[in-house]
Amino acid sequence: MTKTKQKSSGDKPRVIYWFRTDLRFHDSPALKAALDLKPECLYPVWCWDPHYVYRARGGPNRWKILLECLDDVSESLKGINPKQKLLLIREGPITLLPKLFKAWNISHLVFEKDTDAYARDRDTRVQELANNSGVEVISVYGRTLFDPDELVKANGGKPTMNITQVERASEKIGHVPRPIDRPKSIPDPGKITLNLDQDPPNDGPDWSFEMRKHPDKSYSKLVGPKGDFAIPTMDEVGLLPATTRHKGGESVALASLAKVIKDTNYTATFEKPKTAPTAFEPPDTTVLSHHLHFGSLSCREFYWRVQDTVDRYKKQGKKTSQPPTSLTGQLLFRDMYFGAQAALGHLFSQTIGNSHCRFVPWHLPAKVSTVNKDSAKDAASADRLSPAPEPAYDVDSTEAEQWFQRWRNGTTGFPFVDALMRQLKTEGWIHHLGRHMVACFLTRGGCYVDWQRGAEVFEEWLIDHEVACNVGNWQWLSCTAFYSQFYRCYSPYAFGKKWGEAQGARFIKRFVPELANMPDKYIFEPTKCPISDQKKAGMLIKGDGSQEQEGEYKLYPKPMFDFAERREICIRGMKKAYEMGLYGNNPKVLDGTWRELFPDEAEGPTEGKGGPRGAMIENNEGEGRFEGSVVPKGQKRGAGQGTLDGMVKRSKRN
DNA sequence: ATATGTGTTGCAGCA
DNA sequence: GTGCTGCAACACATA
Repeated sequence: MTKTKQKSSGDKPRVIYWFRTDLRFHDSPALKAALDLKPECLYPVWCWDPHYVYRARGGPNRWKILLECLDDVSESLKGINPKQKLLLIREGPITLLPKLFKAWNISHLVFEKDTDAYARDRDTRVQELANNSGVEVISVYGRTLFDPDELVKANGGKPTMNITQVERASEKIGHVPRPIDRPKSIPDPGKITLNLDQDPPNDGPDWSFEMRKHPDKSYSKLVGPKGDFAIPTMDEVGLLPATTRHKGGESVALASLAKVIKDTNYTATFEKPKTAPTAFEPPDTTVLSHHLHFGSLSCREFYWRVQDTVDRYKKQGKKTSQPPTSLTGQLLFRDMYFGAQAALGHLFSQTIGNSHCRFVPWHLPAKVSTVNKDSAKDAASADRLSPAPEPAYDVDSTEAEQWFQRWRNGTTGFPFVDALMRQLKTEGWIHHLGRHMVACFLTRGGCYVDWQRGAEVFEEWLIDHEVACNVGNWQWLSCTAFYSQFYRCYSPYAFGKKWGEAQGARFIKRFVPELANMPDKYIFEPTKCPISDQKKAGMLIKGDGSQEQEGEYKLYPKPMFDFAERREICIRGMKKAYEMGLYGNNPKVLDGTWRELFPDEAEGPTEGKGGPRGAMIENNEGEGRFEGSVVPKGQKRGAGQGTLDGMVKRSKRN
């Protein structure tokens, strides 16, 4: 818990409780800290932060979940105290909070300590603004089993890079705290009328522009169109309707958890590698991840409900599963990624400059900017945080770009990959092992495309997107950090059959309806299906996915490459990259001279001096950071889904 | 020091 | 269904 000096006043505290990604009332240590102040009044505030609205790059599905969480919080507040509701205010916290401090004569600002690099910079700035206003700040960790900073400290100040380190470090810290009870009462808010000018959202880019049916309208008025602090609608944000069937909010989260725990056998013997990515009705895992992301479920509540069940089960003399494969083990991995993120900060989510991420000469390498990458110190001196430029990448190979777009579209011609990608896009959730399959395929086990391209697509589509976990898992699967056995490669033909060919076939047919009538034995490799049988199934394996129908037949694309061949090329490439032993912070990586170490014919953008320089840092003005380096104009991230067809059409050659 | 075992979740072939 | 092996082979901790 961190505190700053309080206003010298004998009055009872007047508190803003600033909700962020802790959208719940059960086990909220920060909320408890606020209530422990015995405040005269408590203002539950949600800042409608332009950074989140414009730069978090969430699609309609994740927005739907967020809005449901906010609704649920507001309803719970009303339930506990009819005078309360969530005060949603449409402005960024850096400009808004100081105005609120004054308007409401606030003595304390309380919030849950945040974890990702942007939020930590923001909170450093907020802390300073509060100091200037004489407002005491109380922030308490609550997002993870252990405070990530404590975890790092217990790990010798180093990022937690494997589960053994997490287990050892956590033993030093002690037990996971028991969850805190839901508050029985919450004091009234004070006077909530606000007569303030709205600072307009800053001029930064709207990274979600292409996802909107019309531009965002949510900033029309500070406290909502009707002046009632209303939670914006999907329509105000301009997004198309969500397609996911998953739901957000604390009530849903607790009900889902209860359902899991009720099945004591499932809970006590859960082994992640045995659960099926091909199960979808119902899924084979708990599907609680989006609740953990939004904080509608406390990970410590989850942990102890599971652990108590496991302990009871064990007492009955029955065999239970253990970390890392057990349910509690999954939460430990989550803490591992938060620990890596806490130690590495902004650099964690990129290769360049990252001391713990291997350098591999991937296709479509990220271009990285130095803006906002430094420290909380720089951020703290700004009035508001300057938006980072939109991620961009070099198209070193038009072929790899097509592969990437077809991967994104779910038109690779590998049915298991396509089914997973389409499930991801529609539902915002796929099984963890499904994520493994498609991530391996895009990076080290197929396309040899930069893991950051994949991470960006997941960021847009996942309802449970969590920077630390997403980035960490992409590094894991691309064998750039956390994991290194790159010769263990997922096969789009074999992997989905592991849980039964029939179940795999059902899964594929559900999400790739073109294949709905194909005999199960061909479903993973439909090119093996004789043409006559394809026609009987009402479809043809033909083309590159840009055309959906030909005459009376539906079309499903041919595989976009020979998987066995690509697998060989990728493993060879990975072996070479491992031999070089470069990490993201190596000077040769930063200045582009890494090329000299790789043979010209190596996979990836390695060839010749005229070739694109991957892995280059630009500064704010777009100049090369290192003398003599030439930074080619990066291609802007390909427009939305619709424009991809053109890209694919151009490749008609094959 | 060099060898060995282990690491959440590979695949193919076989018993 | 389950569990072995050989495949080719990485990083790291421990003996």
